[in-house]
Amino acid sequence: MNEIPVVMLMGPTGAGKSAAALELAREFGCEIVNVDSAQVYRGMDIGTAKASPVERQAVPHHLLDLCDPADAYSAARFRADALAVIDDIRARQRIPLLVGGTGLYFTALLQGLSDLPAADPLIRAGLRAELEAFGSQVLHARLTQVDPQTAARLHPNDPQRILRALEVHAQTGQPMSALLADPAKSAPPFPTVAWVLAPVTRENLHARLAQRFHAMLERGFINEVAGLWSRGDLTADMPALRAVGYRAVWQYLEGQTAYAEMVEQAIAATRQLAKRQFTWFRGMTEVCWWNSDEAGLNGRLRQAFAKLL
RNA sequence: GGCCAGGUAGCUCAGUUGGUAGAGCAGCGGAUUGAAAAUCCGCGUGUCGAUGGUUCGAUUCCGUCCCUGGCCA
Repeated sequence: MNEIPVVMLMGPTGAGKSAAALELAREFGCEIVNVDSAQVYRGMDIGTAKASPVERQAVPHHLLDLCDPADAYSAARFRADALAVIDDIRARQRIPLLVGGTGLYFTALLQGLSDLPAADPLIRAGLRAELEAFGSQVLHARLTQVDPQTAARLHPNDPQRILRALEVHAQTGQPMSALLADPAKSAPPFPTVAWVLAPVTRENLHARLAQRFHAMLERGFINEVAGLWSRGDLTADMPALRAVGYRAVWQYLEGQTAYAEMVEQAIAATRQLAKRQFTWFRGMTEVCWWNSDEAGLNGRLRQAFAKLL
């Protein structure tokens, strides 16, 4: 295999990754690989700012629309899917350009994941029922019995991680901490370049995020969510429907919030997402940061990209 | 113009029987291993509308003024 690099373009929502990626892809013959945990869901297009059909015709896009909103995608599935599609793209002598804002997915690809069992819907449903009945503190106390090391690391109010640790123990009979200590993680078998595209200050980004949500509303975002809502089999606690914007509109459709309140909640949730993305990317090593507000950025990105080849 | 109710954190409000104040939301920082656009943790000084007065001491009591909302003319 030759040394075709895999270029990763990461950044907070609204920083302009997609536009920059399209430009680079056209210029250098890249194929875009989605690294966004919400864009994998079918029928969630407007609210996830998914690439349009026209854009997808101009540049091949991968790992979009993989999953029905009733099902749960995962970091492990992403890693497997991404490795396969990257292999395929490189075999055709094209350059994979990974674009998105899901830090965990980038890390799963760059550092690998420990050898843990996949989620088990039955076990998970049982644990969730117990969570409803007893609360997360009780489950945390139980985790202390079977996996004190993980319990010490997790806050008693963090049900999602407590449940996962109990689930892993139920499936394997071993504490999750033991499995995580096992060095099964691995670096990817290809050269990588990681870029973060992000503004230096938050102010402009916040203004843009508000604008963008209003634009989504004008493009029929409410109808998109109403379509999912009227299916009847989807519920608010499914991972897909917890996505920024979708959750707020869902509550609005159920009559729990007024319109103006919904808009405010959706925009605030988007800002909070961007903040968490900043935190994740700041913690990554060996990434090159690009100021997304800087004039002439695209030219500089092109130059830097050309040097990689 | 008169009467009433308000003016306290970016927003909505609580409170101080007089000793300069605290919640929710927002914001900021952090964590992050098969749900991650998720889940969770931490961070609260602000001329308490303005100005006089009473007082050892006023955001709190009194006077005047300004602003907002409502009712009456």
